[in-house]
Amino acid sequence: MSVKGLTKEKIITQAIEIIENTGQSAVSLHELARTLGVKTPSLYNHIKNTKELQYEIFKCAIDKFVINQRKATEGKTKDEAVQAFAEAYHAFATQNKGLYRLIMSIPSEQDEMAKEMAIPLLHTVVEILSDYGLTEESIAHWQRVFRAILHGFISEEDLGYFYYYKYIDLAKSRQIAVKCFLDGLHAEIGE
Amino acid sequence: MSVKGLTKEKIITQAIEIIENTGQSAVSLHELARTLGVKTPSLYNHIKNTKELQYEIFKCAIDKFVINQRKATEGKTKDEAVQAFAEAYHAFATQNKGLYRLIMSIPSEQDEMAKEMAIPLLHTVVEILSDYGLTEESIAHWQRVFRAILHGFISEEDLGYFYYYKYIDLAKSRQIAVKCFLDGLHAEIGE
DNA sequence: TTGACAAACTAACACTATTAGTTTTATACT
DNA sequence: AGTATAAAACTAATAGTGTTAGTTTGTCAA
Repeated sequence: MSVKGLTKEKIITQAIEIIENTGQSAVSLHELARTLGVKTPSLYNHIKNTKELQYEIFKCAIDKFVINQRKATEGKTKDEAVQAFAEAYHAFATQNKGLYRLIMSIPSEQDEMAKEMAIPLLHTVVEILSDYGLTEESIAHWQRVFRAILHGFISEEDLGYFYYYKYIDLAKSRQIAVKCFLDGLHAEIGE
Repeated sequence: MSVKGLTKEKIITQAIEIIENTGQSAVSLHELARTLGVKTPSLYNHIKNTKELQYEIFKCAIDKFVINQRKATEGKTKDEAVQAFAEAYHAFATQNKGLYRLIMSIPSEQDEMAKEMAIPLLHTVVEILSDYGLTEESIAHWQRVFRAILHGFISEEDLGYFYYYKYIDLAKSRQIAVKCFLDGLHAEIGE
């Protein structure tokens, strides 16, 4: 009966689709198997366990994210690039909620594997900061500041912690944050 | 045999202790019951479900957090208060990892209840920004920026995303971020 | 045609939370 | 003191996770 021809790729693709649709950072193997027309344990013929599946999806998510960011900033430099990066970052996180959540839930301090995989993401930030002629150390610091702002915003927004003043424009808050960051950066390089 | 005398308070206290010890944002009812010397279903005589338990712990966590922040900033104003707030925030998050994670995982956009409970936390930030004589709208924006930075830092750090340049001092990155924020704030009020 | 391997399956286990129904224990009243 | 009642413990069971072992099925190559 097996017209199935299940593969690792099909599983990953399906998992990503479900994650995208639900906005959750994970799928249950049951749901995954069900939508693939197969019984749950059959998945184990193609994947080792949920951890491995997570890794695979994580890899795809990082890829998508990196592509998204590069596309948004290509041809741009300095402030223009930073601004475009910030906007694209927010757009990705809100339009790919499940994948973004996955990216921001997987790695943990002990997981060297995941940290390795996340490096390209980090590079996208470092790259656009390279235009400013900062020292290696300064780049390290400001890259952290930038990413903290970007993720902090998404995260707080997502958690509903920006709800209280909800009639106050969120996009403007983000712009203020990015401007604040750029001003700080300009001050660092002595404008 | 019941020398137990289990109460809701004891359950919550125990749950918090486990959360503090493990650094996880949740406890299983099994583990909770085990350490209380009772069978799992017995917990249901005192709590409705895990959701309710989460709420209760959440409430305590917010309380602890708010107390921590007030203590750190009392008697201080403006930049001094902001700086102390930032330091205390980071200290709380790293020393109470489980509780901080809980605070930053519970509320979701749809959960009005949780958002209500989190308001005191928000107030601590708004209060220290009130010293600057900003408009209501500016406070709303800058409070968001500040919290995004603070949480963004903790979160990225916790996820291991600040690992790449790990030989570069994290505390200094945080100081740069806070200074960046303060400079932005000063620019806003025309210094 | 048959032998081998991949990929599906069934059955089972361990771990979650949760509910129903039962027994125990302590308290409160006659 | 003896008994009724209610609170709080229990046991047993269910449904949902992930996972493993062992079995069947189907395909492809010798």
